[in-house]
Amino acid sequence: MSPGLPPVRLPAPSWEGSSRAARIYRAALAALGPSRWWPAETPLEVCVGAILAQNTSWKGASRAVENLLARGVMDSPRALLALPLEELEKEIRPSGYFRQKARRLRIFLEWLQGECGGGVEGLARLPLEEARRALLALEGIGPETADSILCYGAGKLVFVVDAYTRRIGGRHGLFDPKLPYEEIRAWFEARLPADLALYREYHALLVRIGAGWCRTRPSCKGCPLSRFARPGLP
DNA sequence: GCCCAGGTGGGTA
DNA sequence: TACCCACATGGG
Repeated sequence: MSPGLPPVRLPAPSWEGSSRAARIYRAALAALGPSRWWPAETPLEVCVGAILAQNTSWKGASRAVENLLARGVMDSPRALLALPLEELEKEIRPSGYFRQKARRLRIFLEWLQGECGGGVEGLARLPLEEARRALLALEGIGPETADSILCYGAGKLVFVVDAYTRRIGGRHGLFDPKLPYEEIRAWFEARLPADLALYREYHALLVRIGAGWCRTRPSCKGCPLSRFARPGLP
């Protein structure tokens, strides 16, 4: 484990609040159990996974990360960058958009190596807003990817908003799902206690529910949050 | 076969 | 601002 960074997986905290957000958290946690996300062993693995997971199933992204681990290039940005582009593309093919993602991955790794002292620890030493601005300035890093890297990789207190967060939050009457990314992020950050483990666990639970019920099952039948659902919402 | 996935960037009006 | 489209593989 890299020094100076919180573990990639933290235990799920309890949240005693009486708000709708808190009750939904408790219901999801009670039904599914702790997530201990992100599903990665190292901060670098989180970053690579976050880029490879863009607009694809986690399964494909995970297979791509496994390929890189098997090649023994996940120890450092330097090791990954030493892999020839064609080889990198070949290994990450299962995650889709493999040419685009190979290029974006390299842009990020070169920045990490050049500007951050070679690793995620350097990124974590930057103040949150500065780190976020720098990430967003990189080609291929949008708000969700940046926040996944910051929250799960660098241990920054940022709530990650993704398609499931938006869909579930809208469906259960938390906020308007058409709100801009930043406003949904602010919605959570204004309501959740300032606890990194809670930020991570909440997001992870929403993803697990989204992937488990919103997508793969035709109805909300059996969803741990069905009693919170508001009728008529998409 | 067809649709969509834990997005992002670029183009157009 | 609000839509469109490209990017690519894999699973339901």
